[in-house]
Amino acid sequence: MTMSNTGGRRRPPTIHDVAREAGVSRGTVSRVLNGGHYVSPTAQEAVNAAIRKTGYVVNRHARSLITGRSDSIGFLLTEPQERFFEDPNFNVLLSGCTQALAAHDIPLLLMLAGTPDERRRITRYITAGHVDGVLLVSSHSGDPVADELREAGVPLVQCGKPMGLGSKVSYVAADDRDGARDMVRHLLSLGRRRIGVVSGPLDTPGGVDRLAGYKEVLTEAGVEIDDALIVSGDYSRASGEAGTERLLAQAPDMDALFVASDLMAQGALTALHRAGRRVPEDVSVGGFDDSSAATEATPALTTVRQPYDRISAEMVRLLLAQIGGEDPAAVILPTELVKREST
Amino acid sequence: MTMSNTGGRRRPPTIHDVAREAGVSRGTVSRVLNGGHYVSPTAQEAVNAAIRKTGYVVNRHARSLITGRSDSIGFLLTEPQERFFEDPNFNVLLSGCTQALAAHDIPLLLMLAGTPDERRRITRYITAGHVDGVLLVSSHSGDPVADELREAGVPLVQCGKPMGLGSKVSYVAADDRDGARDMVRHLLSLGRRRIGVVSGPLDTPGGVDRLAGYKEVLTEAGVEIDDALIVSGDYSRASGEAGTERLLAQAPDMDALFVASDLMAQGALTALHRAGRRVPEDVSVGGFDDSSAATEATPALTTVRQPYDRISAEMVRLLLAQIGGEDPAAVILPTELVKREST
DNA sequence: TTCTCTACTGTGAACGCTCACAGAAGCATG
DNA sequence: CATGCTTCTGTGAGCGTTCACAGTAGAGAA
Repeated sequence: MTMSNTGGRRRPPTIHDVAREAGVSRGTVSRVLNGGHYVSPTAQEAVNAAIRKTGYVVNRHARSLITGRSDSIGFLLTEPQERFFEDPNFNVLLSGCTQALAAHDIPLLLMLAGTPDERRRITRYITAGHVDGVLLVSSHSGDPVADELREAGVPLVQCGKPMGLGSKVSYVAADDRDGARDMVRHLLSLGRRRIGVVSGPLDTPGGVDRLAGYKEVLTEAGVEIDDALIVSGDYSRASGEAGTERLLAQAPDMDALFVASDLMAQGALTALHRAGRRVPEDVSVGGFDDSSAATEATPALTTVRQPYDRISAEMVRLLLAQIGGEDPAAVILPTELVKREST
Repeated sequence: MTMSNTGGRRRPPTIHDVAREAGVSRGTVSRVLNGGHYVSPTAQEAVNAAIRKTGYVVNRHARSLITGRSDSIGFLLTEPQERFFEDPNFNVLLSGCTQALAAHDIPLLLMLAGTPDERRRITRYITAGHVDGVLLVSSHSGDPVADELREAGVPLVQCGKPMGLGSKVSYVAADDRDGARDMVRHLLSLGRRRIGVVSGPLDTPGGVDRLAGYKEVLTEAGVEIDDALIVSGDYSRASGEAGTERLLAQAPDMDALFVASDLMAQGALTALHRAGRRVPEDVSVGGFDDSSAATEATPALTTVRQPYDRISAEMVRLLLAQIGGEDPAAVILPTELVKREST
């Protein structure tokens, strides 16, 4: 004789079953489920007992069908996962968002849309209403997925300033330009005048702004801007190393280096070390992000701290506001110069 | 004058709207949506045109409510994300699962449940029917979340052999024991007799089995098993380095080393290098996984290849079968010895 | 007493879809 | 001509909730 009720999933209990068990109506159970206002303590108690007894779990499809909400948020990655997973900043940002949403008891779903095929599938999934809104971290500019979602009316908040400056897009970003200014001023204050820069990709606003801040401060200080001191990378370690080598060749008299990300700065340190330059004695090096890469580097990096905790909190706040019907908004957060051993 | 229809999301078109637009009934539209069987080419055409015109996207809540399916699968991480994200094997596995599911047009949702709070939230989310099944990669044994989900009747397939040997659990794993045997035999064939081992955590079946394979082959070959040659780590790079240092202190005459993961093997290489031992001249080193860490190491690691592509494909196959009503099943896949420079 | 107010409870309708069924039309078969 | 079979189409019911509304009971005020 075989007990075969484990394989075939038996019908889960509904709100009806709970109501019957508790001796109340559907409405009362529903009220208990949704905050318990206008429910007598007796009924409250009975319903809770019935829920425990039956093992009832609300059917979210039914709920969503009528409320129009899904009470979940998607975190969308529109580029290959590896690019994000190996980035320490990303992990901090993701944890921050998860935590901020936890305060509202909203689960976060990570959606990977690295290939065109996946992008199509996930876009359909989102527009079909499976999440109430989307957090997007797209390092590159004008993301087509973002545009499509916005067009479909899906609330969306981006991390980092998007390229196309439509006023209808919500985003949260650190003040790249100001952070770069602080760093370059700091390098100037150390007496350095031949300051090189490995910028970020120049098709992203972040890359452009950090470079702009660099140029601005030099101009203010009356230091000549020398194109031989400017190269750009793609935020990867390897590109920081390559870029620095190029700079050393073009401008051997470089006495300071502003690198637009900590990961690239690690590469820069490697290149400088190999070239026999001491850091910070011969060359002062400044990074950007204040990621774990900054403290792990030898010597520890002076860098520009991006307030990832606040960025994630703001992203969630903006998204929930947008879901609540408010208009998209942009938030720029201040950065902070963190001085360590490399300058 | 403000055009304010972008902020307030207008009611999305329903199947009704499409039907009216196409001049057919709801039923016909539904049939087109679900494969188009028993629909005349004329109607088919008209419906597709209407869908394009109205911008209709099926409301998945409504569909799921009646079908009981959600047509999506969750990939659950019950430990802190970082542990997975930095693991190259994990990325291969995840990509493999995404791809295997893509063939069925099923989106994959990554769910992070690293904290108890998150675990509760996500469990509720899953049991409420938001995904049809769950893929779980839990490096440690008897996962409480897994048990809870199984109890709730959620189809679930685990990657790696779970500790409690309930026959009701589905899993896919590589043949750890056999892989370890192959590696140790290989080391013996090189004439090595003082073979050390940095095992995996001994509270996981994988860790236990690899160590068992090691002991088994030595016993067969009549080589004494020396406890001074055995330490265990946690699969991290750092633990491989520390473990190897311990071994070098305990058994300075060690002439080969079997490390239970490539990442740990990288650490082992570092420790050996620092101790002035040449690899493979003084000490032959074998890893496990054949991850990207193996080829990136210097010298390139001889290792035991785990067939991650097949593992992910099997996980998806088992899960879909289980969703289709079949019983849980276990699949053990063969490993393969990959010889490189380190032995 | 009667009226009003508050606290609580039950009921039908609706959300947007799929499914089972009934029926129509076309064609071949008896 | 009836009968059956296949292909196609429309219709009503129902999935499990929430929501608006109507209604009840009890307390306090007039």
